[in-house]
Amino acid sequence: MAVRVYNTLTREKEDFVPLHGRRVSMFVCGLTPQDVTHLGHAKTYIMFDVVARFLRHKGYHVFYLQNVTDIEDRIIKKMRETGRDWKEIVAANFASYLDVMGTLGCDSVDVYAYATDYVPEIRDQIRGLLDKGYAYVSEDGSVYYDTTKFKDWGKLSGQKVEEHIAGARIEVDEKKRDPADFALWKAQKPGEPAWDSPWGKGRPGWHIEDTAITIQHFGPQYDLHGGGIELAFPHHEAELAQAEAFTGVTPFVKYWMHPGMLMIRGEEMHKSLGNFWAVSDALARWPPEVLRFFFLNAHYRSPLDFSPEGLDEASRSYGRLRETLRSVEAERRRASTEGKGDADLRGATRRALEAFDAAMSDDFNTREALAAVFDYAREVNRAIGLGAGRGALDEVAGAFDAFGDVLGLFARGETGVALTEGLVDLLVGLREDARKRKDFATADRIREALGALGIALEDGRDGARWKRR
RNA sequence: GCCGGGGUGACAGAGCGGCUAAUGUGACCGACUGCAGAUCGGUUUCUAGAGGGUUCGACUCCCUCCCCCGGCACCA
Repeated sequence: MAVRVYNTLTREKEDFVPLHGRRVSMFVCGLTPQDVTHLGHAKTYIMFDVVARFLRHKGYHVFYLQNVTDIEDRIIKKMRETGRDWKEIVAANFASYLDVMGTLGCDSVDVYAYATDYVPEIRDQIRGLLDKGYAYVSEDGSVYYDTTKFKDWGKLSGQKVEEHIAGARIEVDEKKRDPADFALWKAQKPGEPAWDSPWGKGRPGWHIEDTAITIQHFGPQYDLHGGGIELAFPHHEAELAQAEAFTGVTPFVKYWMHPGMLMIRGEEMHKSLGNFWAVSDALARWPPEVLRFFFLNAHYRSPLDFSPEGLDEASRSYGRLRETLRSVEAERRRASTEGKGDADLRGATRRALEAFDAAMSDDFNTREALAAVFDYAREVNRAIGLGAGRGALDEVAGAFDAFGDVLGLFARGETGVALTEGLVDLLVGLREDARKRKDFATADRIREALGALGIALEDGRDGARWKRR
């Protein structure tokens, strides 16, 4: 089935047709590593991980690029607050970002591009914009983009300039010619990190790094640009204006995707509101797959309300699917070649794969896709009740592998060490009871069975100890 | 003020101009069961913020109003 994507630029679902055959260039706004990674990040990046996974699953060759804003106002602010070097702040926070995203199973990014590695490209682009008359230098050595020169200003977000300024809460910087203009290059202030430029020492503006990075990697046009909805304006609008003015090529990006915000009990997540959830805090309470399931069990463009109760419910829901998987694995070990429910089960598998593909192809509707998986799980459970054969069950396992490949769920072999140890302790305890009853047949049976699993028992004066061989 | 997105059954949350409003959670009943759990079957929602309109027919399209959320240009 053909993939359709909701494009913010046109506000419609469109057929997904990459610019160059099966090759897809995909760019997602990465984070500014100024603080710990929070659940809002997790929501966005899990979604784009699934987008990349699904497109690859459909046979596209996806190059997934993510930037890292390693110099920005908030990092400088953090530097002032903590006295630490900006590089240290970035390195520490980015390392923990990679760590938690890895735990969450996000492994689809091909390249992380640091803004400060692209200063030469940024300078070239600013020079180009100045040459073409889309930018001007202010007296302090900053460079601004002249939004009045770009006729399509506002086309991504639908903003109208005049009304905008009227309602803006922010005071206008008087170095700008027009209140709508934005900085391409910010002149250095005392104590700030800075790079050389023809306009004096300074650093890149917030928006220019992304266009410098993508033009460097993808050229003047690429397929998919993603980022949280809060970035659509002004950030993405500015990117579009920079790139199209600089290259003269339209459209800069073919499909713009904007996932909705994460809310905490109906409020925006904010440290000042005391409702801030670091991903690591959530991971201490729920398994990574449950968190993934929680985010994917919603539509990506809708705002998602987070609450511990909601996570607990997700945990129960996902447990239902894991339960089915577990009984499939158990049945496969003991099923005979053919079973009574096979015909129905095979049909259900085929339908489930189709329904899953149809849902995912419709703008990556993970919620619908999961609904199809739940339907399927019920049919699988029913078939197992009737008695399913190994061949049909192998197909079930294959289908779940396919779903898991796209969603990053249903991982096999989740051997909880704590669980294993608890089980062995339990068996050893039961064996102790048996020995006390002088039921040595049972005691020996347990010792031998554990021995066959590679666990050695050693009886001592103060009870039995066990170890792995 | 302007731009964008929403208001769906006990709760969470999808889709669709007409087929039982998906799916999950919860509750209840039944089957299975020594007990429990899991699983299966069923019940629980006949209603979609409010009011108009279009239509043979709207939760789904249009209009008005109410409410909620995000953004409004380097900045809570």
